[in-house]
Amino acid sequence: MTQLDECHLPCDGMPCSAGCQLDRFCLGVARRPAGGAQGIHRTVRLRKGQCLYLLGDPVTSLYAIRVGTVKTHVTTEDGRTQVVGFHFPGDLVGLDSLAHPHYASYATALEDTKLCMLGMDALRAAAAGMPELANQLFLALGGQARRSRALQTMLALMTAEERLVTFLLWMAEGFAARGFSSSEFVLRMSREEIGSYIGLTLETVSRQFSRLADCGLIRVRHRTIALLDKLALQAIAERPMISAHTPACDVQVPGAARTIAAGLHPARPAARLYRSND
Amino acid sequence: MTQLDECHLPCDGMPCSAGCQLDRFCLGVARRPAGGAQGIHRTVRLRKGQCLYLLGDPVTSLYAIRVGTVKTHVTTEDGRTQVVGFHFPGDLVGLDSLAHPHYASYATALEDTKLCMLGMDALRAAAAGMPELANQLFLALGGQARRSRALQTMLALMTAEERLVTFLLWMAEGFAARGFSSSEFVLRMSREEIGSYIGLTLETVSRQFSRLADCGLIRVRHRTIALLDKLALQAIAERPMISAHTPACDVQVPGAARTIAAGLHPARPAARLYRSND
DNA sequence: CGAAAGGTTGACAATGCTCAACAACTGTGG
DNA sequence: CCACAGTTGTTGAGCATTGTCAACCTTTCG
Repeated sequence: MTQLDECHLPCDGMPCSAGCQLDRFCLGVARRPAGGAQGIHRTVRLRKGQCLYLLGDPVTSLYAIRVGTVKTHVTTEDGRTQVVGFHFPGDLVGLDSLAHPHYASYATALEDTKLCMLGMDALRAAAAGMPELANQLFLALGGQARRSRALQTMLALMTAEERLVTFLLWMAEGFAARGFSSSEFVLRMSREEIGSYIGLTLETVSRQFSRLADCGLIRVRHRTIALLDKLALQAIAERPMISAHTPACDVQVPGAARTIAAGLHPARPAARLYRSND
Repeated sequence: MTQLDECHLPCDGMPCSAGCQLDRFCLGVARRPAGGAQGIHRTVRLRKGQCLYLLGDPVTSLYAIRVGTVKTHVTTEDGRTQVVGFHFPGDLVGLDSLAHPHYASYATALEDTKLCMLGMDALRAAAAGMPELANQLFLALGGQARRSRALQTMLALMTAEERLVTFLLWMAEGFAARGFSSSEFVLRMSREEIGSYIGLTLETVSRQFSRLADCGLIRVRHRTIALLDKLALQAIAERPMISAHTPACDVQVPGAARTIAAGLHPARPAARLYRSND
């Protein structure tokens, strides 16, 4: 883990009230009309592979991503790691540690990344006086809870194919919510990181990519993915899925048609959910 | 699902300020010195199998369990269900829906259960004026986030044996935190529900129970479980586990010795975490 | 250009699922 | 109090999805 050496880079010290476009959170802290809110948050820049914070660090601040991608992950003593979250522009990083003294994960930049650092003390103080901000934080926490639950359901129920398709649709949703194409995008994470996130090995991820491409459902070139038949993909993903996945950006994606595209799955086990009294 | 017919039982309408022992939450709402906080929360009684709320219901209140056990679960249109959480006395139910208009899951009593109903409106109002209460809610949400992450890690990484052992240790932790024996306890949920929660079929759960019993690590009689060799069990559970699991009751369990009891696992795959640069 | 990292594919093994039968327990009614 | 039905739990046999190991290919970057 050479990247650990480069962690905790100093931010550049520049208050970003002017340039920051994170409406929701700057709203409360930076755009506060008058005086005291100065220096509450600054811009932090990370280069690919650098860490934002380490597991166990005292929780000093929350970070809002302006540009770039961040993964949060945990590690065993023997150096193995598991990705527990991917975070994109507009997302808050460190949310799960809000109420705790120490960060519960590592946060590492997957590409060059710019973030707003929101000091916890200032944030807490601001939130105390501003129910609106507190509410935003609750919303963000609630959103994360839902995503976490969706992942829990996915890991418990879905096959490799369903997991990867669901993952791709989540990515597409996220890109759409941020104004990018949802049918063609570049993943910032490796196969290994995807697999770690959705509970598969990198080989299985690679194989599923190939299989979906063979079926004509997606096109894969390196990390550039094109979703060619989104309806069919949704049909695959939605079979075992239940509760709606709320996109990271709190943008409600209009529910697409739920076409049932059966017969696409070369080999798939029966559903693993259990039947209640029926 | 006959139980659905019986859902939404009326609470008995009795304010529980006097008898309620949920220090942490009643603290903010009920024990408020003077006037206006009347009727903010009432006692609700559920009989085994009854629902507290349904997925999609408008979020009207939060519930704190006084006695009994509750599961939260989600369901597909075709009647299959997945358990997403078990909740014990002192836990808050409905937390994940705090910031949302509709409940994200069903909540069903696993046994006769008594709860405090905390109206959302009142709660919100109270929290606005009382940073202490808001902080408690953040803590509870944060705690849930951590448990959810622990589950995520478990589902992504662990074998059947490791999952069941981890589950049992979580249960033991919970019982210990509530002042009960952590080495012998009665599970309130079926094998099917356990399996649904930890991502296994009921048969696999049953087999793992038998296997652990054969190894002399636990004793199983129906739903009564005795943990006979907790150190060995912890050794099994902690191998792939990383971040500490925070018990539901916010009680820090003293870290037990990390004995490595190898050679106990008849058949077990190599670790599924990926190795970073080592 | 060459090395290192990342990605693909194949062969094989095994964990855990499916199907199935049976056993134990619970509770209800005669 | 017993019997019976229904629910819950146990165990077995077979199979397949997915992990492991391994070789090879591709891309990136110094």
